Amino acid sequence: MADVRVRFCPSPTGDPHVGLVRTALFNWAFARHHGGTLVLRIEDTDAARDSEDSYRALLDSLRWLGLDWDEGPEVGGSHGPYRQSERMDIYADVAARLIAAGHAYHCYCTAEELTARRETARAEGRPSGYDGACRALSEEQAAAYRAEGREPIVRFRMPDTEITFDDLVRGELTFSPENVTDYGIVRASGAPLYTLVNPVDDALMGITHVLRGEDLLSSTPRQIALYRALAEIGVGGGGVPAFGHLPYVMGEGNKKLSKRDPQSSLNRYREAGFLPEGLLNYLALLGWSLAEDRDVFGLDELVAAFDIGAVNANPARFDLKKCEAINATHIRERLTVEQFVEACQPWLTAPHAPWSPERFDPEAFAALAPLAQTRVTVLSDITANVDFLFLPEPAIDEASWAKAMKPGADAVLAAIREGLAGLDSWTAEPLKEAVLAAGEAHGLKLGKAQAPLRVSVTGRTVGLPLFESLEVLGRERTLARVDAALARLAA
RNA sequence: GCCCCUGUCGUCUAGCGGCCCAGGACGCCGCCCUUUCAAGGCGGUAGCGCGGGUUCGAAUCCCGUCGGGGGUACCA
Repeated sequence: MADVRVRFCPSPTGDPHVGLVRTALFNWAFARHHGGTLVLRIEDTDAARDSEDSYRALLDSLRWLGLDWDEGPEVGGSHGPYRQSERMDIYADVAARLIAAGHAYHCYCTAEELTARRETARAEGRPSGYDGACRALSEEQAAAYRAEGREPIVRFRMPDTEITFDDLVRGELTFSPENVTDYGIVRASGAPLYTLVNPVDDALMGITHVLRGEDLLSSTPRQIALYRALAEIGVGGGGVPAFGHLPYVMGEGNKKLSKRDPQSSLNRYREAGFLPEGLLNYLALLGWSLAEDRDVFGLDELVAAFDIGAVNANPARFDLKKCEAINATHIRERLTVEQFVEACQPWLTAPHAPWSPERFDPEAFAALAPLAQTRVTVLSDITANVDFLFLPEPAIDEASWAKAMKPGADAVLAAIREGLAGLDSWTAEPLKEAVLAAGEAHGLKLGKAQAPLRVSVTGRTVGLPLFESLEVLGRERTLARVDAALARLAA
């Protein structure tokens, strides 16, 4: 496939959500697979909902994800501008030319009239689209309407023929004209509608493949008719792009994952510490699969194997558990320790970290990072694993304390403290031996014996391997914490 | 109402007429390993919506039906 040009065209309204990301990902993967061009176009024609903040957040999110674009904001290109708010004159011109060529006309029907006629059509079992009332208005009739004070919209005239296209995901689809009626392309206010601006820009930007959400499937015949009309009046290169309609990403129940659904917010995943590769890997699995027996892969493998024809047509439910599992596997198996340490940085310093910045010790962290790497699902988990190193006092979890400090624990702990204090070498192996010996003296196996020590030092019953942790913590701090725990037990 | 898309374990999927009394992954359960929790290893649980065809043979093709979703805007 030569000269593939695809686009991703979000509206800057609020947080990007994962359904949007999945669409971006598939467009990106398709472009990269075919060595094509990905255009980023911002559909900001709705001043009421769009915002500059959302626009910046959107670009930032895409950059974070690693989904780079070849033309668009910040990178430029020969088909700009790439923000629709800067292209308004183009749309006005195209609309005028469509009217002049007879492909569109002014429609004076009021909303009330349209609703009434639609209800009648429904009641009679007929299709409920526009009935064509203003299709062939005489100049006198139009003048009469204007005299009444009616403001017309511009309506596109659909051809009276079937429209067939070969959907990249769903195969051949055919729509008959009675079900695809004339539709509005410019508001009475003069503001162009999505139905116009989206195909016009695609045509002008030479888009060859449109991969988008399933919700736009039934408007595709309208857009195809519009492309043909545009070609006729010389707008764009004359081709009709191929379409592929991606299945929905569903949330809980059987609802499309909506913007208000907290599970859909990309920021939430970013802040929790998902790796871009992990999140994207999971998202790719929603409707696509790399191989029969593999579901963890990198973006390079995704690009190499991506095939829009292999995308599943049915909607997929977003499963947080699996998303986390995929992410954890990426952290564990696809990151070197160095990369893991690097990736953890944002959580090791303000504002995420619960300790003050000057207490953070990179060397101590690096020493335990390999042990932490296997038990982190999302990067934010890292703080709870290593906070004992950087907090002046361990953050005691009371439930853990109660569980570990059963009657008799004080005696064991005292014995352990004695054993530790007498150690010549403060390294994991002797530390273990000392605790083992102290435990045995009280008839306890290592698993039981270490519990009071662990809680004294780290504040919890679960965590990194204890003796390695003590080694890094150091003799002085370890003994001080044991003493503090002993004092608390005595009190 | 009308039009369109869609239907394999709880979830995501493999499967495109015999390789399937359906494979993988997440989840869940059990066992092993083990200084806790994980990780890892091993094993288990669970599915072709339903009814008709076509065929020697159907998860795979056809028809119907039921279910899910979307569209039917001066939203995108």
